[in-house]
Amino acid sequence: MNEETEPDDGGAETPERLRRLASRALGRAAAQADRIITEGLAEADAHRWHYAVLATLAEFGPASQATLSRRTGVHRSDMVGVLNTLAARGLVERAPNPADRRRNVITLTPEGSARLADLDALQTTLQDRVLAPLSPADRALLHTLLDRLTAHHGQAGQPPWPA
Amino acid sequence: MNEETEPDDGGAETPERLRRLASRALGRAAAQADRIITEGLAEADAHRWHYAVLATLAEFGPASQATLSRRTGVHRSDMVGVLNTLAARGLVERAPNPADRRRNVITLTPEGSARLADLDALQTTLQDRVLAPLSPADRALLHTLLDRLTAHHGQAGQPPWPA
DNA sequence: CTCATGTCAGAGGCACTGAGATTT
DNA sequence: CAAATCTCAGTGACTCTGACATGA
Repeated sequence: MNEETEPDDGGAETPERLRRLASRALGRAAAQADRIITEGLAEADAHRWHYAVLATLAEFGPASQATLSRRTGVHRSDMVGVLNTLAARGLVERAPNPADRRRNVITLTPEGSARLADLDALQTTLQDRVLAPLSPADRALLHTLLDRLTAHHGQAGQPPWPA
Repeated sequence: MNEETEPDDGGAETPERLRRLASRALGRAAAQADRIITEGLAEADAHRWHYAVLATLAEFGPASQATLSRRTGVHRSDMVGVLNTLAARGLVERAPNPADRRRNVITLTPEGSARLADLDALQTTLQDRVLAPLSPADRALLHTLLDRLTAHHGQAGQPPWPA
């Protein structure tokens, strides 16, 4: 069962059984990517959720908080705080919807649009850092493989993740 | 900037900018894999960390908690609780190390070995479920791409993740 | 009545920090 | 002295639940 020569301590090699796990390879890669992105955005005083919301508003136009939540994957409950800070910085505007007074209409301000442009550039840098060891072809390959995974499991059971 | 036809609400399509992010594709795939593994192990009353520790003991033999921590990626602080439950179930034995009385010697019991065999079979099922939409060749491809990512960033800054 | 929305308060799981006691 | 080990208490980020009031 364990024909090893180390009765107690030794190095920090990873067991084969763990190295074989696809979930582990995925989790580690994702965790490292997440760190790069989170720390990179933090240096620009930004957050993954902020980028997600700004990008969504830019591409689909004004929307309610619930719709933003569905489009970004940010939970309804957390969207409140995200929009609080974005609105406090003047990057979005939160106005009541006269047609349906339960809803707010969230609109991207010119400042928000400018901010998004900055964050777009930053994201390009950061994503490039994440994928640094891969060729363009390998990057595309990885992306499609990952998308096939999430598409399959996404059948039933919607995904989180706004990053 | 946003020439959209929806003044307020609409579907839940994902913006292009977000779909392009490699970190997002990674994070979503990893999150879904994590759920499958966590829930699958939970049905067998197990945990990712338990499997990691049992597998490490089986492959490298008895070791101290600190060494187990390095080999599995489970944090030293959390290793205490993991070993508490494993020991309470008789799957490992925790004995003081006479040669270095700071350390414990953690040993896999026969029951632990049997339990590991069960969990190995379960892991095979679960990993297969995670990778369901991919052919064997694509699975290997994905795995090597992910390993290249973590190996590159793993240069400086060791990874967590015991799953 | 039912359903969606915005808001809040908080739980639960996880990685991690900090510190203390012991021993090398 | 410094450094490693084991342990515990607790923090912080994140996802998600549950509830409530408002209104369609």
